[in-house]
Amino acid sequence: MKIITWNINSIRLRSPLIYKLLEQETPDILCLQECKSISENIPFNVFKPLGYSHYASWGQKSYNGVAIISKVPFLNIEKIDFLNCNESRHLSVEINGITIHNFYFPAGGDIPNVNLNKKFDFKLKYIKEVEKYFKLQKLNKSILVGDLNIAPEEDDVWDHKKLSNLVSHSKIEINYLNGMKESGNWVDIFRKHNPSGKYFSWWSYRSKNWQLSNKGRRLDHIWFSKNLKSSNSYILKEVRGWDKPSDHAPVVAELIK
DNA sequence: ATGGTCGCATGGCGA
Repeated sequence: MKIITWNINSIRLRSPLIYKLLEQETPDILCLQECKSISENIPFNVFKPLGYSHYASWGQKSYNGVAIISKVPFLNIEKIDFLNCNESRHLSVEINGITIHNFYFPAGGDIPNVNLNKKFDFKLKYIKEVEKYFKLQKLNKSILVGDLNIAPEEDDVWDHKKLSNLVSHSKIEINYLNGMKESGNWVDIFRKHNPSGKYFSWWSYRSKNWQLSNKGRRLDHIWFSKNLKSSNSYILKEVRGWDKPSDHAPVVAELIK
């Protein structure tokens, strides 16, 4: 089973790119974040000719929004409003006995200080709520994907020292994320298959030449529970260079029985 | 220290 996660940054504007990705990569399941649309306005029917007849969505006007598009039917669609914040940041489904959680974590502003920056405080509290949720779950086959808005390792950013005092790579949020990962017994599947080297899944729009400057961050993740096996994981960097791209590239993982 | 670019919706806000 091939699973892809992609922060799409407007699902309506980029539905042709989604079509192209599905056509080229033929994943079984695609998890999207930052759809920026109410569910009713999302053209899911466009993907049906490619065999993607199944979808779930927790939409929101203008901001956030998560969706799942699949070839395989699924059940137990669940949307959890962590912190009761009324923001569409989580969607889970069950496929072949595996629960897939699709997340869009809060970005958290710029300054990694909860006293100076309310958005950062919200981000940390959100992570802690997610951690609590998975502690209460019984251990079954699970996959967690999405834009977690944190690049945890030194090689997950273009310059570790320069970014250490900025949100997405600060020590405090990395500790929160690692705590959540460890207490939930998750495995970072991308790093399992690519243990060393600089890898990014996001490059800012503000760079004149994103490829040349390569000031990226690995914000998008795929985690498996320890009872699932993977055969590969990689980032589709070339998609960041498509016409009218998202600022994020898709991340792929291959699951084996 | 600042500005740089997007998307949504049409004025700023969020990223």
